[in-house]
Amino acid sequence: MEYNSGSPIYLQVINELKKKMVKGELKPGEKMPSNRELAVLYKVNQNTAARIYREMEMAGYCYTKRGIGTFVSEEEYMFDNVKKEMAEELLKNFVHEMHDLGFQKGEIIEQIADYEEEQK
Amino acid sequence: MEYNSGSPIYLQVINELKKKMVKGELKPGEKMPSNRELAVLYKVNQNTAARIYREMEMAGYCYTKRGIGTFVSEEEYMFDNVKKEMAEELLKNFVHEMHDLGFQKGEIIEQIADYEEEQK
Amino acid sequence: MEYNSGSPIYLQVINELKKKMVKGELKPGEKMPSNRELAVLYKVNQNTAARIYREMEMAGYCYTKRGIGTFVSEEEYMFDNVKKEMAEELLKNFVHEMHDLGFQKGEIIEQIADYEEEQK
Amino acid sequence: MEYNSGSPIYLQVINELKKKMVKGELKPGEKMPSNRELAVLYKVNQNTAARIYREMEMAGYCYTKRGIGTFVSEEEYMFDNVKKEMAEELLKNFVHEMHDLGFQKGEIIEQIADYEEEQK
DNA sequence: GTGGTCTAGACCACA
DNA sequence: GTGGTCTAGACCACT
Repeated sequence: MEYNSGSPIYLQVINELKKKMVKGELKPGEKMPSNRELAVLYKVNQNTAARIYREMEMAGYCYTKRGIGTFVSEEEYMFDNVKKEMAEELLKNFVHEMHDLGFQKGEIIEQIADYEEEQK
Repeated sequence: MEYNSGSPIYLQVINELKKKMVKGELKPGEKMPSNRELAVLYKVNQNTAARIYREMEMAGYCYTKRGIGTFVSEEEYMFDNVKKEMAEELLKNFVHEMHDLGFQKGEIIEQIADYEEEQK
Repeated sequence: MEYNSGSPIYLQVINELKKKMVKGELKPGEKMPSNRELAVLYKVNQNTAARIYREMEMAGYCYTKRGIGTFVSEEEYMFDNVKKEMAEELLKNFVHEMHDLGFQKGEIIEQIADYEEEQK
Repeated sequence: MEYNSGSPIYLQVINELKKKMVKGELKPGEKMPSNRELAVLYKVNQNTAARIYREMEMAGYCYTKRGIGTFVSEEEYMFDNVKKEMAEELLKNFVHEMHDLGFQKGEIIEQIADYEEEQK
């Protein structure tokens, strides 16, 4: 993983983890990597790893059992919401930037349809 | 303007200027801001401003008359190409990230259609 | 090295480096001096050294591995072309200046033959 | 005229004037431009113009009649020598740089013959 | 005023 | 250690 985006690394890692939850690579109730493992996996300082879990726990994405580990939240409905939120975020930015380039609303759908077509 | 992304400032400004050209806010043959003005406009050092124009000139987006100023390229066809390229770039990233979130091809178009609908 | 000519230092150094490539003193794939070394070697600022390599890379004379170094391009055929181009440039200027002095085409060859003879 | 070469402007102008003498554009005994005229012609300060004639006179290329003007030297043989000297200077530099590029003695004549051929 | 070059010194990410 | 970027401040030539 590369940390380009200028936003703090811990936010970038949180985003990656959220994606994994959304995609089901991290399933509800599943044990997440330990602080130390996370630090190694993402080439991050342990303090940063700790902060990542702290923030995610506060947001409800996971919970911690002291001495045992950190686990993916079992509130399944949450991940659907997260997926929607993240998708909307992407979508909003994308549409905004396309408008910024001078594309009208209809054109954007055309473009994307064309692109999907090409990929087939 | 804010400089969030990890890419170098000079590239971000180049991108902004390219957008302006694509959108017709900077018209072919038109005088662009002087180095010093650009530096102020984008809160950038004069050297960075100079580099921006130097790189854009090398890429064919503008040309320079010493002692006079920097001017938008008069090769009009170029800007259509640029618009297409920039749109494809945005599109590619967007689709990739949506796939990364677990959305299938068809779903993406639905989402975007829904979003456009909401905006009306 | 002295910087007499009116052309910018970075161009003069680029020319020197191109000569070294053409003459085989810098071989394809070989590591070139680091930015900092180049700066010392040619008594130039590090920024200027960086610019030299940046421009040479854009022209295809070398390539860069971040954190590792700058290397002579491995496109061997290129250096033959460069040699020809540089020779033609010298030749064109020389002939032009000799004509300017009033020498006719044939005379120039005589002169140069005489000179070569002297040197033996 | 452009003053690129980094050498002092007065030397560059002297060189131009010597060329004109060698080519017969300034003939022995002919009146040369006044200081003021020279200053205008070569976009040079009058002091510089004065220095140019002073140095040329010291070298024997011209002589001054007070109150009348500056005249091209009448020693005709001199210009043949000058022509030879300037040609040798050009030639020496040219051959040196070609050697520097890796060309052997014989090759240089070939090259120049080829070039003259092309021009026909 | 314009663009172009150069230096000095700093900080970053990569390895 | 490497290359890459950025700033600050200076000087030049051209107009």
